[in-house]
Amino acid sequence: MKSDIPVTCLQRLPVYLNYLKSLDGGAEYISSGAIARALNMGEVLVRKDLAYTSAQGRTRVGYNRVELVAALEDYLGCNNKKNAAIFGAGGLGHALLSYGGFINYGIEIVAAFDKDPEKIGTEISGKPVYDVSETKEGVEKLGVELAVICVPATHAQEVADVLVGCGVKAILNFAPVLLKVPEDFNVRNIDLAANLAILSSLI
Amino acid sequence: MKSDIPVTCLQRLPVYLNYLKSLDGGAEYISSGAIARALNMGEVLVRKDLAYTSAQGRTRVGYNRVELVAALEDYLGCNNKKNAAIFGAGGLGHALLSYGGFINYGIEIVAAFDKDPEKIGTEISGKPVYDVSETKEGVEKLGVELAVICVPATHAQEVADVLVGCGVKAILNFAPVLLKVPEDFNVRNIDLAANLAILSSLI
DNA sequence: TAGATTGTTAATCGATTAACAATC
DNA sequence: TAGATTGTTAATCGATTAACAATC
Repeated sequence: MKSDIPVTCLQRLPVYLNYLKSLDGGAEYISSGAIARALNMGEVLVRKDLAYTSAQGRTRVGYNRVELVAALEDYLGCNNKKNAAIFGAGGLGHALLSYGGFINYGIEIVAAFDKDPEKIGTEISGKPVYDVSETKEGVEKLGVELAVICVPATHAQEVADVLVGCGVKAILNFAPVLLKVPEDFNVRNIDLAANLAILSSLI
Repeated sequence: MKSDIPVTCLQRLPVYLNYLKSLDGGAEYISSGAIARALNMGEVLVRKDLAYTSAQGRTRVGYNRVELVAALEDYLGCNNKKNAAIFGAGGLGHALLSYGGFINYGIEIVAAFDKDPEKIGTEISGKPVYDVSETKEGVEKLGVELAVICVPATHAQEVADVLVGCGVKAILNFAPVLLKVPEDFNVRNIDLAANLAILSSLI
């Protein structure tokens, strides 16, 4: 639906949102220039980005902070609850299951899936761990739309294959491997080690 | 030193590296076209990217796979061991302490720093947990060059302030807040919740 | 009113892609 | 040789920035 917004812009919206939320209790209005200075970016870019949302600035005044937060949250779908599941309940999966930040975006982690019999049937941070071989049934029953892949690279593609076939709409992939998925299927990759390596190569 | 390579290109180098490593035991040579098809990108871009490293392709043959892997590893500093430390031994910090992927890039996680007295003095995955108030001494003693911030957003800036003053050269920041650091100091931000939210907004 | 700010249109910049000569 | 592939130069595309009219 929002296929027209550049991804690079979309990625900045949460940054604005975090910043504006951090101002809670501050001034009623904030200008694009003030946001730009705080975030170290150009003010025209801020206005262009915000224009993708329903936010409306007032000339000479700026944007109503509370309204702007609401517009960003609305655009990012924070008011539109979605269920997510974690695939792979290892260290990272475990951390994500107990991470509180998703709910700010209307995302609830409802379950984990793993293949370890020791973990299956238990709960982690109050979230049930199911057998990964029951992914399809579980995803359908729970209404999972977003999947997070935290399994080893060697198993990521097979998990992804199941996921694309069972109603999941997007995958956040932590496995350092390029997943083959249909053209229109959304995947974002986060390679934790590579991110640190990139920094390392710069110093 | 490599300030001339576009960050966008630098970010693709680990992707090539992962792909080429996954081909272990395969053909001796690989062409930019083959890489491009596998990774779903343009072949000229692949050649341009690889040209930043010391890799040399042979006309009509392609790149020697083993040499190419070595060139990428060399460029990314994998043979140039660096120490990293985790700040904040919560769920995510814990996961990163036991994550094995960093060593592929020559990065060793040598310690964690936390403020919880229950954690200070213990070990997590064999890595000692120090008092965050002793960051400066610890970082200097251990020769830490890279820091990973996993503390809550409310404390991230104060941790960063200490880090920039004690010889750390770059920060990987998981706290959803923009860190104020000197111009030339390298920071990469990974907002886990925002990454999932971006996907969520696309569906 | 004068000045500050938005929103938009035009210009610039940088990254990607296309074209192609060189090579084996 | 003919054909495949690299590496480079030129063209294109998209994102950012600059300029500026509109507004209160």
